[in-house]
Amino acid sequence: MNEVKPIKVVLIDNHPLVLDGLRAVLETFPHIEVVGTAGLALTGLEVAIKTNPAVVLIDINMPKLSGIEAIELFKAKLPDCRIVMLSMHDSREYISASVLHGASGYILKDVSTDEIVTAIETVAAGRTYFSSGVSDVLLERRPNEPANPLTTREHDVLTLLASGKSNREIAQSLSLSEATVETHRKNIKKKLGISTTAGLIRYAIDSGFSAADN
Amino acid sequence: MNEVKPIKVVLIDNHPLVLDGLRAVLETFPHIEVVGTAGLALTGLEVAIKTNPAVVLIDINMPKLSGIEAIELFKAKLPDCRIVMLSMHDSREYISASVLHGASGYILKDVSTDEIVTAIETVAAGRTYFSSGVSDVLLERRPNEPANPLTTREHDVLTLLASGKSNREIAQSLSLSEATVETHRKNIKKKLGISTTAGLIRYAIDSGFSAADN
DNA sequence: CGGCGCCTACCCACTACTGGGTAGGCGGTT
DNA sequence: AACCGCCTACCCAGTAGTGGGTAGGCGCCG
Repeated sequence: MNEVKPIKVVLIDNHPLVLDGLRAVLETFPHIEVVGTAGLALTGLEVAIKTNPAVVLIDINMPKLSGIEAIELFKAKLPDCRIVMLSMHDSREYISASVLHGASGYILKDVSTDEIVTAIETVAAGRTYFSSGVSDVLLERRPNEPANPLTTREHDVLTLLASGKSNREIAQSLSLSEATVETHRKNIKKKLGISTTAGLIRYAIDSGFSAADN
Repeated sequence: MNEVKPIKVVLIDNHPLVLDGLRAVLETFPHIEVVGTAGLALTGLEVAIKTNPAVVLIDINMPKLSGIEAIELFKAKLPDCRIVMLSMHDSREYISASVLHGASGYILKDVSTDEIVTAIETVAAGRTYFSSGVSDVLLERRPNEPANPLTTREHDVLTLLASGKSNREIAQSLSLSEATVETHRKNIKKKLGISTTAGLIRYAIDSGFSAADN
C-alpha cells in the first residue's frame, strides 16, 4: 500500500552510531525514505520543518531537551507529523507521559529492526504502535491516572540527586534549605512510587535526566 | 593496504538496533567484512571461534557477562583476535581495566561511524585505538596505579545496589549479614573514591553493571 | 609455614535519610 | 475572592547509612 510514495522519516538520536545505523537499515526498505537526521531535538525540529516528514523517530534520552518536552514542540510546529519514541529502557512513567503528550508510538531500543519498520508503517497509516513490553505498562495504568511528570523544581532536585549529590549539596546548589530539598524528594518518591534513593537514580538515568557525564 | 583481504569483524551488542545498524554501515566499506554478530558475549565467543575474526567489537554494557570478563574469555580462546570495547559512557575505571585485560581499543558510542572504521583499521594493523575522551582518562592515570576493579563479591553487592536495593535487601539476596554488605559497600567506596550512594549507582550503571531492566 | 587478599561479621558514634505531619506565600484560574 | 498547585520550610520520631575500627576463617603463593 505504501510502495508508490515512500514514507518520509526523520531520525533524532544523540548517538551517531544509532543514527547512521538506523538510516542504513531503513534505506534498504524502498517504501521508507530517511529525509533527515539530527543529534539534538532542536536541530531535529528544524530538519523536520524543512522536510515535512510523515514520521519522526526520536530518542527519549536526549541531553538538552527531554523527550517529553520535544514531543510538545513537534506537535506544536508539525501537528500532522506522527512521533515515535525510542527508549533504551522501559521507564514506566514516561511511556504514559509520551502517549498523553501525543506520541503515536513507543519502542524499546532492544527491539529488532524489523519491528522498527513495522512501527513506522503502522503510525504512518494513522494507527499507534507500542513494542511488547510497552503495552503491558500502558494496560497497568488507568487513563484517568494523571501520570504527572515532575514539576520544574522536582526535576532539578532529581537531576542533581542522580548526579551523585546528597540532600545537603543539592540544597547548596539550588540555594534552598535542606528541608525543602527533602520535601521535594519526598514528593518525587510519592509521585513515582519509588521508595529507595537507588531507585530514584535509576529512574532519573533511564528517563534522560542527568547529563550522564558529570 | 587492506584492500586485498577484507578485515574480518565480529560484532557483539545486546541491542539489535545497534547491531544491525553497525553491520549495515560497516558493510558499505569493501575492506571490512562482518562475519558474524551476537547479542550475548558467550554466543559472540562461539561465533568468533567459528569465524576467526581479526577484530571483535564488543559492548561493555552486557547483561550476563561484564565486558571485562568477556575480554578475558576472548583472549583465552582467541589470543590473536584484537578486541575493541564499545561503551555508552566514559566510565573511568573500566577504560583502564579494559586495557589492562588486553583490549586493543576503546571507543565511546557517541562517536561517528567513520571513527569506528578507523578504530577497526588501526587495531587490525596491530596498533591501539582510543577515542578522544578515552585517551584523556588514560593519561590521567599512572600505569603503576592498579586500577583495581572490584572483587566478585563487591561486584555482586554493587549490582544489587544499583538495581535499587537497600543494604538489608542485598543481605537477604546474597544470604549475608547486613554488616557484611556494609563492609563491602565501604570497601567499594574506598576503592572507587566515591562517597555517596548516588555516585555508586551512577558508576554501576555507567560501567555496565546492573541488568538495566529489573 | 607465613603472608596476603578476600569474605565474613561485628562494635561504636555519628550523620543522613524517611515518612508522617503542618504551613505560609505566590501566581494563575474560576 | 476562593481555590489550587507549586515552592518554600520546618517538626518529629524512627530507620538506614557512614566511617572508623577489629577479627576469624579460607585459599593461594612463595
